[in-house]
Amino acid sequence: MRIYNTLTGKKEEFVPINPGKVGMYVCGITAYDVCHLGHARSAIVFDAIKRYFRYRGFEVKHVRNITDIDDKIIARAQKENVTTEDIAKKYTDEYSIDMARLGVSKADVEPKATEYIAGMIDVINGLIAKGYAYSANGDVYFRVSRFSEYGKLSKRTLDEMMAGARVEVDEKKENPMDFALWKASKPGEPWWESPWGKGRPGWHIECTAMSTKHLGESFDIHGGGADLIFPHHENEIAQTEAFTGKPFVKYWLHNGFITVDKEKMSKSLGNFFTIKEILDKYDPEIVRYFLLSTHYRSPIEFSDAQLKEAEAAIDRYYTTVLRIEDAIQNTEHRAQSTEQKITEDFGKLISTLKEKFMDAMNDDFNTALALGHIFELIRETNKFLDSKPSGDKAKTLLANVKEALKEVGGVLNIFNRTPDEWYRSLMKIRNIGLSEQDILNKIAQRQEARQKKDWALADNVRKELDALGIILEDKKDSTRWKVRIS
RNA sequence: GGCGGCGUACCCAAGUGGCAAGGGAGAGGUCUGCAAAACCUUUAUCCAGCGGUUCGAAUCCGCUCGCCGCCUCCA
Repeated sequence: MRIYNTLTGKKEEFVPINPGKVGMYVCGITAYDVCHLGHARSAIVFDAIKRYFRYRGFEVKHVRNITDIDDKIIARAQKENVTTEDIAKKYTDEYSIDMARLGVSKADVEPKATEYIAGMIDVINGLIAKGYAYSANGDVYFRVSRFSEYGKLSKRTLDEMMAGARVEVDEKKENPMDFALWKASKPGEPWWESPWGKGRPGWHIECTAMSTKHLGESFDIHGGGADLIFPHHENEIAQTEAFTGKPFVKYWLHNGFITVDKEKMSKSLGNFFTIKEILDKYDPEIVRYFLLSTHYRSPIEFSDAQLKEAEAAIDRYYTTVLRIEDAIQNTEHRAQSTEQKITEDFGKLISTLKEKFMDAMNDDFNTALALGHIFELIRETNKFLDSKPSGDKAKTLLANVKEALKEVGGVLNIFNRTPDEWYRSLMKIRNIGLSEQDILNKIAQRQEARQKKDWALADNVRKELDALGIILEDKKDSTRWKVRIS
């Protein structure tokens, strides 16, 4: 497996620190507001990465933190006149709901910053003892000039950072680039007792305390959005390596942004869509597919048109599954079968899918390419179905292809429902004012008309349903309904 | 100002040295009572532009243009 490492700026062969095991820490959220699609991207991308590692037999320990104490949480709590715990709890719960709806698996450990204050204080004490940090009026700062490798992740030097500096000069800091490990609490703010007085942790220190606690002082993968490279991850490296004297993380992975009109989707620009808003209009599988159809490091432009395309692609998959199922049912048991050559070729294609899928994923988790391979096989499957396959051999192959598609789709956590479930979900989201039974009644009515060759009546039923977004597909001796994709 | 990234068909998108995946949209066809789905053909002699390296480049190097990101909280 080759993985792009932000630290080295290159794709590198993945060699875990402990053979067969992967320690993985991904920055979660600060619980001060509902999540938008950008948060979904990070979560989904790293969820797919984790699933792929497991698929390949690695034992993965995944840690995803929740920041439940921070300036923004305090500000929000004050504004709403509630406690910071209330705010953090509310948005942590919202986050969990969003993630569950998106099909993002839970991390093995989901630590909250406030539960690790003691550990953070230990680290800060250690840093002060080693001369990497200093206290000033109840604050504690990391002395960046002491850490010679500061800037190695974000690829810039202290001098360069100072040059373009938009940093506020703070009297208490020795150097404007020094960052807070501990902040003295102001009146009315939550606080914890510490050697430096009542205060609360700075943002970066929690990740050091929690990641090393659960994954050890050195671990394999640390991920997050590209906007965390600086200062967050840079600072994590500085404080952790200064403290432990060991390399912190072997592979740093960062996902690209979601853009709207080419601009980064962000809170401050106000050009964001919340996960809830999106899921009101689109099935979660569509969102996952959309986010995985572009390589995780590239920017991805958000638009309705894009989501509709994703919807069409998924529908193509489920439509093919329907065809496969119909064919399996209608294929009679017979040793004698379709042309040898056709079945042989098709059998080969099925067996290469997993290989191609893994090749794609092995190359820095190229989910877009992997999806391409899946759709190539879908086309070939449809072609095979068009050849009107018959016999036991063909039947087996069709069962195999269905299984293979499901297996690789499962790694990305897509294509994991039945076509019926897919259409029911679409029907629900679109608020089509019909029950499934209503539709079946209409189909029966139309079927009767068709038997009498009353084409006008039959077509009217079709039109009626079409107006509601339901389309009918006539098979040999049955009719199936689907939700129209457009 | 510093650092980094991107620019592939009508749209999305993979491809980082050897004849340009995949999806959507369009056109024509096969199939169908009509449809839909599916399949077939078709849409980039070419990968922002210019120059260079090479037997050979979308892929490497240089320059130009355009877009974006980080340098402040940010997935």
